[in-house]
Amino acid sequence: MPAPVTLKSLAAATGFSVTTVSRALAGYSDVSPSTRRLILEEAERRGYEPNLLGRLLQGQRSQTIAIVMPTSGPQFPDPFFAQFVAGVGVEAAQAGFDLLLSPQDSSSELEAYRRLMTARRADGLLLIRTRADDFRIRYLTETGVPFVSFGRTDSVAHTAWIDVDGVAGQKALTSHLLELGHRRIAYITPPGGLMFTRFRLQGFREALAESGVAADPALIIEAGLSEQAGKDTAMLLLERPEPPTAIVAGNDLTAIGVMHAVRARGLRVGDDVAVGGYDGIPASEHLNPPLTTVYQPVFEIGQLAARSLLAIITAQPARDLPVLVRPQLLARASTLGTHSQRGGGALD
Amino acid sequence: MPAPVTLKSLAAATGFSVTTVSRALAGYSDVSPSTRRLILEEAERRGYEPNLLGRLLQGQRSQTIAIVMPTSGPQFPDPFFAQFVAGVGVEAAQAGFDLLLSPQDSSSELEAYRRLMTARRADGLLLIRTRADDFRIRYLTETGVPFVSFGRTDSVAHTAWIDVDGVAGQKALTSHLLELGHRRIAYITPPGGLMFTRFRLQGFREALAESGVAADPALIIEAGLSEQAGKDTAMLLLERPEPPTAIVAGNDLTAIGVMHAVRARGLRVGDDVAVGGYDGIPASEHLNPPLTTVYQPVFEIGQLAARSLLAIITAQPARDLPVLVRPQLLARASTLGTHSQRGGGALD
DNA sequence: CAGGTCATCCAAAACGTTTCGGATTTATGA
DNA sequence: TCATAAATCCGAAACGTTTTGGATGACCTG
Repeated sequence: MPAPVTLKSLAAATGFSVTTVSRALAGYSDVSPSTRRLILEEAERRGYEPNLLGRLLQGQRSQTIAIVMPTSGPQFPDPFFAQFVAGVGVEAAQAGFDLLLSPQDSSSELEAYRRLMTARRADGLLLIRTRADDFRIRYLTETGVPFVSFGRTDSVAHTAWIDVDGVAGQKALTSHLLELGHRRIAYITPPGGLMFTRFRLQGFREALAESGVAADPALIIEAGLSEQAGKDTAMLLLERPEPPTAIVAGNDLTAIGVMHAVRARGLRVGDDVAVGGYDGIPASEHLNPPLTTVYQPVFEIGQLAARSLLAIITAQPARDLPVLVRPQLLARASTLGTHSQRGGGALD
Repeated sequence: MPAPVTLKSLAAATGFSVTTVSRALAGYSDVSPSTRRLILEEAERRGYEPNLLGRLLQGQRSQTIAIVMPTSGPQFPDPFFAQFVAGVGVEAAQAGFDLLLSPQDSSSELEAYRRLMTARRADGLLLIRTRADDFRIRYLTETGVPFVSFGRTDSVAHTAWIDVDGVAGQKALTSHLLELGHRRIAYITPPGGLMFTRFRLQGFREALAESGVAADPALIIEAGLSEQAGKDTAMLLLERPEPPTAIVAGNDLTAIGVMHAVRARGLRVGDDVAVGGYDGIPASEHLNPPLTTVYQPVFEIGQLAARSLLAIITAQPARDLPVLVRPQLLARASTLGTHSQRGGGALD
């Protein structure tokens, strides 16, 4: 292990003080050209790299942003999260920031935030899955920690968010089904506290209202966002005397569960029962049949969230938050029917 | 922003010196029990967290492990990586370690390692996608950095690895196809330098040899691990005068591309052309038709890798590395034919 | 020649932590 | 009683950097 090259060793080698070496390298004007050249040469020759820690300790920055993932057990593999993280990571790397992942079950989540910030481990935070009354947002706002959330909230005035327009998204999907002639449309709504749940439900209702279709409360069921939850709920729906002709799931994972249930009842997805998802994960295109869903550009959202957070951290002029992104309806065979799937050409 | 709680502020509050506060919190024996209690209480009350930077600068551990992801652009969303990261994250969190993600294109990868370690950002590293001659492993071994790799290497003596038995996996899949009567089996092999490429190819060849089938070099084509690469390569294969009856892809993503190509040629996957993948990503089960693949327990591998790395970092008694995990063949409709898919019950 | 302006340099403090070596007090043993 | 050991505490240095507030001469101006 070679002795590290520090400002001190450079100072000793060149005969100048640590201060002068530091300022020469930083490009200050109170160093004579000849001195600067000498120091730069020496630094170059010995391969000097500033020690990040010294620099950070001095400036009280860690050059790191963190994402706390609310997860219990091996649950994170939701492709939705993965893409968001990827977007954030790429953007952060570009700015020379590192990305800290902190998987925490929700009970210890607040503790995780506190620890990250008081240990000055991260300069800012990214939040996902916001809630109407979100204790995390309240806490972070109170303590003045820089953060950006993917999702809105009601709990406090908070504008550093970026979100996808759930009302428009769900409305587009539901209208699509209504246009196809469906009247008994079931909606498996995501867990109550989550903010996007409310918007999507609103979109669902608005679409029905605009078509003059009465919303049947019995067709709106709350369930988790897992495949299993989708399957179980769909089973219950299909066992009814008057089963729905279309089932809209809370996300794509849930929709996969619904598709299983439909098939298990001996029905054909897309022909006998239409199924809709939400998120537009990559796999949705390759499902059997391809899933009609609402695409959210999560990777790009991750990038934008990271960029905005970095701007806030470095206290740059106000950025363009909040942002409401418009999602995109992807109509595929799970609602259009499998005849269209045979077209083949649609895949290219 | 409240004034940060530091050793100094705790010292002022309790009336002891910074040294004593530090040693009390660290559990040294030269602090009287009553003093320690007092200091601990005060630290607790004010929510003291040691500043990571100060501690690191001093030359201590960072309680962090890092994964450098070799990625160009928005490529990381490979579910395979995501699951690995999830496994690592969960295990690290349990030990009180944080996980640093550092996405880098391969050109700057070595630089990333150097930066992470000289700045002592991380106590250890996790490597993925090893190569036969892996400059990263050579560098890390030379500098004595604690690390564990997912995959073997030839470049240096290195035993801190965990890998999946690619020979056995590919052999099982190929034998499966041979048993179904296939003789013209194409193999889209992953990029050359990668270590697992060699093992899988060996498994492919061994299976053929054991069945007395001559390996046709024209049926072995090297391609990238993307969906597009799979599609392009399969197109070429299917255009030949004597097309293969089965195509084995380098991973599941590539297999999806192959399936597209097969369909684009007007052929039925599983009936006209058998398709095999590798990895066993969650989506593989829900493809159209479900994909025959070789399952690798990536999440668990991530956990084990993290556990082992933590053991190495804390210089605990030698752990049980290296480990060679046995993968599992998942035979599904993409090779068995779609008639079996109609069974329906198989889904439950 | 006195006063002022520049150009160039540097000592010291600061960030928060750990640790080395000693200092002070109290208890122990002969 | 005196020396010795043990218990408890702390000052100061160190890690590598940046920044503040001068200091030192050289040069100009009047």
